[in-house]
Amino acid sequence: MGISDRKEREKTELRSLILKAAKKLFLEQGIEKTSIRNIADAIEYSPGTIYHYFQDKDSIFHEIHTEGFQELGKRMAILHEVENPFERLKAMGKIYIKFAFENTDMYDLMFLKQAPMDFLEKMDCEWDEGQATFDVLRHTVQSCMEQGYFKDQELEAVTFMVWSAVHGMVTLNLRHRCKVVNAHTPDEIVHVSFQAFIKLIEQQQ
Amino acid sequence: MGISDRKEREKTELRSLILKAAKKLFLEQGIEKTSIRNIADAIEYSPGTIYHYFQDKDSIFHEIHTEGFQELGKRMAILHEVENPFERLKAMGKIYIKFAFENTDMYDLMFLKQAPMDFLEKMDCEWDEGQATFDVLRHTVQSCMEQGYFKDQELEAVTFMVWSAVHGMVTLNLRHRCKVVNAHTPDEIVHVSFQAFIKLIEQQQ
DNA sequence: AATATATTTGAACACTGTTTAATAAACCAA
DNA sequence: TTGGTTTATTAAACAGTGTTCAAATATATT
Repeated sequence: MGISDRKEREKTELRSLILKAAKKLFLEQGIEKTSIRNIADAIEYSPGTIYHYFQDKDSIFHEIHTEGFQELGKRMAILHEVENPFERLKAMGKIYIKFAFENTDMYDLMFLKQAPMDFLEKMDCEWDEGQATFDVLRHTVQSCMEQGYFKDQELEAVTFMVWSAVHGMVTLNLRHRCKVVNAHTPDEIVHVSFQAFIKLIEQQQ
Repeated sequence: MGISDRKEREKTELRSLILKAAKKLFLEQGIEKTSIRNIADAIEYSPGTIYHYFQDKDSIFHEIHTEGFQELGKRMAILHEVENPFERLKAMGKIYIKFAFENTDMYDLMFLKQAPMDFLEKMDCEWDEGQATFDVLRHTVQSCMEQGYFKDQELEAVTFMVWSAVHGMVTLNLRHRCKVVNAHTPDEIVHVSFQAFIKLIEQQQ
């Protein structure tokens, strides 16, 4: 069945060509300015062709969002080297913030944009990417609790709180709501308030 | 000058008629589905007329965003009755979360959407609405610090951290990222993690 | 009444995501 | 090689978007 194999290969090739062009345009100009016609132009196909490989725009951006989680996962991998749970939690926060700063549009797509969630809703799928990342955080928080951090607190609540705090800092910056802060630039305030958050947890000990 | 007075009056009347229709449509269907043509239809004028009263769509939604801050301000007003600073901080968080839950699209516009910030950028204006709200929070945090909370922390960093934590919880819920949490519904987790955050601050004392 | 000003309009421009009928290409069996 | 079938690709169309602008209408002033 070598022929149908090649056909299959050609099909996935054009599919990934579309995806590659979409990602390039997306990283250059964001989701709103990346239109189906732009993507079609970039790969020199008609707009209609794209709908033979993807059911809609949301599905394309869901796949790009997944690539974002792969990149974040890669960066998180070094955390295995950090033995101390609380040090690991701190390092995790720093990696998360660094990722957000260096991939603003990607972070936006992963944690703010409707598109990937709309796709999951339509397909009746779970948010596996978010789930896996949250699981890693939960595990680290649990280890911290076993060492006496977050005394008398509930694991799930603390984990979500930690995520929320960092996500909040990052998104207020991303969406230009940090102008109201004195004495710090928008980029600075994210870092100093993260340190303040860490200090708050540490001082409990 | 009675005639020009009446003309002035009529002009502001149509202006606020546009605004009223825009707000109604916005609260019913969100910003994306509220088009200039929708608004024009609702008030039975042509689309072009709207551009004699507003320079663009962003300016309309900046004004609606301001109304949102007025509503939030009204709700915050009862905080004057809460003497204890930390109780006031807790109450403030609860009001903020309640507002976000009861006015999801408005919260989105106020703290997430690009439109009002794009308008301020174009007009070279300050974000007065956000500034005023942040000032109230800063003042409350300062009072808390004077009572021994947030020991050895910087005021600005702590204030932004508190805002970020609550904003993070609210927006992760708003943008449907809470599915990953176990044992709690998306709505529940916001409340329990807020309690966890309060506990974290309290336990320092 | 004629002129000047202000307001309103509808059409146009350049876009958007998506669907579809028609066409072209590739494949397979006789 | 031919004929039939499947697959891939396209252009055009649909219904929408924000915005601009010349022209038409309405109002006010001289």
